[in-house]
Amino acid sequence: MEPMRRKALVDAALRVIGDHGSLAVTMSDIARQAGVSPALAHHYFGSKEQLLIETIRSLLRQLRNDTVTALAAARTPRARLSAVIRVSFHADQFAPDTVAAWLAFYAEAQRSEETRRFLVIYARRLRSNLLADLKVLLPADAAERIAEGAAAMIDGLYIRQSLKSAPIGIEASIALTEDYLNALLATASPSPRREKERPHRTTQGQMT
Amino acid sequence: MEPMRRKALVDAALRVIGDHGSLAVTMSDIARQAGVSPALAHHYFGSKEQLLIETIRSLLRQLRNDTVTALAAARTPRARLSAVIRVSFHADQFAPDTVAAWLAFYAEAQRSEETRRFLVIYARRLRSNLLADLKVLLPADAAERIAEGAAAMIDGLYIRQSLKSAPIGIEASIALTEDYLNALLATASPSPRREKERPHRTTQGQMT
DNA sequence: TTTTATTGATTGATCAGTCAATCAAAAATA
DNA sequence: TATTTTTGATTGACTGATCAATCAATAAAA
Repeated sequence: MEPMRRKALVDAALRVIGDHGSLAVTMSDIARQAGVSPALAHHYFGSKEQLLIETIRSLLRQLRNDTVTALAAARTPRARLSAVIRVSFHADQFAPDTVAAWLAFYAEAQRSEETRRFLVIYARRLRSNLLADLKVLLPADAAERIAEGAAAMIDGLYIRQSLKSAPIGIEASIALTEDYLNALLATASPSPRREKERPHRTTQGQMT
Repeated sequence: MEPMRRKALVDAALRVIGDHGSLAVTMSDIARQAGVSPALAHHYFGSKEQLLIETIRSLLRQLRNDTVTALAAARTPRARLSAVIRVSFHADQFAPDTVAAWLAFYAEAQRSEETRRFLVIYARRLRSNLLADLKVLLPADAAERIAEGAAAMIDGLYIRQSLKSAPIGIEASIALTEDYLNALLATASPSPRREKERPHRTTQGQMT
């Protein structure tokens, strides 16, 4: 029972948070959504905070899994960059509820040290995934700046989605980020060591 | 007394929200910060929600004033673009408390229709300010895409600031956004009607 | 005197978290 | 197999704390 209930409660929390657009949801709401009593939620998680932390952990795990899968299918550095972008705007991630949940956790990170840790991990992974492939195509300093810029643009498009005014679609968001990458690759790579694509992986591992 | 108290309470709310990193602050906290009793805060604002709305309104007014000032000093379309960027990352706006407050309001917008309205106004102004000058330099469709991208990058850099991990500084944030603009202006402007700068204002008004 | 500013005390609602009691399934024992 | 014991799952009822909002009373100013 325990693993099933835990999963059900975490999923319920995600749905309720996304729906309500805030972490200020009650244990009762979550428990009701999961079809159990509030007392049971406390029984398994000890506290609301703990349940919330498991929830963000699950969000992060999902994103990582998707990223690993997408990266595995990409053959060139440039293709891997596109894969990272595509995963960020994948329908699952871009669903209004999910966007709202991420946003709520961003806000929560201002107060909860543990929540902040998870978001920092997310930010680092995104940056690192971009950087690993950019470094193959560009000098290190340019690669770092562009990784930073692309990560910011992804987050920005994501956040703006939450306002739901003039909603930029998935495809348009991807195109905008790709444009950025293309334009800056063109600008910044007048003299990388090798202009040719190198389909071989670098020796350094890649954070996922 | 009334105008003074109202201002003191709004300022106090901003500080408390920024400090606490969330809108889940009590009227008591805000009133204490302003040096009055909680009852007085209710007396002047009627409800917590109203005080919060006045608070975001004040944040938005400040940003607009700064933008108007900066735009007035800029002489060319390109300079006005830089002015818009600079204002977004101006020290006042980029202060951790202010960033935290904006983030908290973003999250609140998921639930409060009125808060959302204000943020949509912000998003539209930013987009419109960028678009007005980009349209002078580029064909309309390219201008629109780039305005969207630049706005997203600004918001993204801003949000990422809130995590305070590997904090990108003001200067670096400006540089990153300028790089984006330069790269895309170069890429997208092979054939605008006039390549030359036109220091004259267009006839269309510019939202501020 | 009338109006405005201000507050302490109180109320009513909401919630996280606790706990003792029930129920059911599995394990141990006869 | 039949019976008892143990263990885990589950909940309703309750508690204590927190907070927005109210209001009647006071002080000060006009």
